[in-house]
Amino acid sequence: MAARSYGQYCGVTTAVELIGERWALLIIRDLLVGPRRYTDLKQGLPRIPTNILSTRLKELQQGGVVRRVPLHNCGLVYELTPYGRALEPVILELGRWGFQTMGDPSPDDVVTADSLTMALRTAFQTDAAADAEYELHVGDVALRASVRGGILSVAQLAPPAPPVGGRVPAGEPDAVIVAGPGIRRLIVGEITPAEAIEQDVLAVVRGELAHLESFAATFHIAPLAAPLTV
Amino acid sequence: MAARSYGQYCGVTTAVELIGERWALLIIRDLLVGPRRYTDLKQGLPRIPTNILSTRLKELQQGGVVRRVPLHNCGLVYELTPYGRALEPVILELGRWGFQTMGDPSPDDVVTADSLTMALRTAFQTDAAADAEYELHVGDVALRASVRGGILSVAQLAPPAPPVGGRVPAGEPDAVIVAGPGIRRLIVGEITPAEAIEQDVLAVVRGELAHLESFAATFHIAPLAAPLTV
DNA sequence: CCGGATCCGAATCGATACTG
DNA sequence: CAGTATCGATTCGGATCCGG
Repeated sequence: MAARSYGQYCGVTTAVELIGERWALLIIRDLLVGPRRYTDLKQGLPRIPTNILSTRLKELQQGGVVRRVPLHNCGLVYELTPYGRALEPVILELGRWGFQTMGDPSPDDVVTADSLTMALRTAFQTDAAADAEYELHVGDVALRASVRGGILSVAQLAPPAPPVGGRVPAGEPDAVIVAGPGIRRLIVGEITPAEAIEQDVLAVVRGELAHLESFAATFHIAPLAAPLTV
Repeated sequence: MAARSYGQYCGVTTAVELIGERWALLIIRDLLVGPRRYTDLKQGLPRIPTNILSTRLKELQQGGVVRRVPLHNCGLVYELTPYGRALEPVILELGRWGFQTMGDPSPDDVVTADSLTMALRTAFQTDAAADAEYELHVGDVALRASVRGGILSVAQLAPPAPPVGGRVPAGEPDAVIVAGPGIRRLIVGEITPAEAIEQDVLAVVRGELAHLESFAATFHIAPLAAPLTV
């Protein structure tokens, strides 16, 4: 059908024609966390109209970004192709940029597990990361972030039920951090860990307070790189 | 007015709300080359409706990405704020990604001076770059790319008139390369410099052929980083 | 020419309802 | 679970027009 073209022979233009439609990048953001079913995507993107979701998935498949994989038991998942996974640096850069000017959330803004997972990946500072296990709660999203040998991995925890026999990562976390959206101010360095606790932005409900320092060093986004030439 | 919100508190979402509308990223791409007047932007984006251009510029100003600067003589230009300039890594990553799957151009696709300038910046490999001056022609766009001490700077040459007294960068270029859109295949390594000449993808009309080798080493985009885990 | 504003038909998006 | 179908609300695109 030859999508509405920008009429230019250029990499940026080509990219924007493939992934520039409304909602597309957010679908990709969630798929960067892992393969997802249609319903998972719908839940992770609460405001997306279902017809748009299915249209985007079709377009992204046609563009070679997303693949549709039937599950052996039943059902199916969508996953990124290698080409789609190559968008990770783009999403990370975009997230880093957006993180800087995010103000406070609107009353009806939500934090989803996938968006928080990608935010942690965005903020992850390999060089400053000491081995540790953090459990992070924001709203009703619960994550387990493991740093091992400079590698970050994030697992999503089911919030309501206590871990009956579920696949909770082995071992106790070094710290359990319960935060509100104001945790953003810690990540960008607007406030120190001490101030964060003082101002009730977050609480360390288990583990030593010192781990919050390493958390803040591990997950950090510079406020705005001073331009070399202004 | 509270732009149509995605309803999430997330960096990617925030970014996409600011710069995700149609044409916005292309306006930013062109402004990354330098300040531009309304008319310049319209020429560099031949298919943009004028109302969309003015709407986007207003939105980008309100978002703190673009600034409107009156010129002392008369007229005015739009330029990126420091915050807007911080989008350069995003555009570069996006351009790199898009460059990989760009097929051949549609018959009515154009190559603009600003898009080619940004494409060179995208492909620039600091580590492999030897000092040199290249003059590059693609379609009727003519550029002078100077590499000095690992720093790339690109100047746009006015194509039709011979340099009467214009501000042509001092000195002769080491090589003058006249290419078609197939130069993309050289940049992504689909063909070697020798093959490029053989297949009439481009011609070195002045300077030694050897400079084409260093050109290809200086401007290169890897076909697709092999994913660590497939 | 520069820097837009206005008008209008066409395409897209969003919300809800419905289906195999 | 995995989508279609429908329909009103927006947005986009193309053309024209206007004040300096």
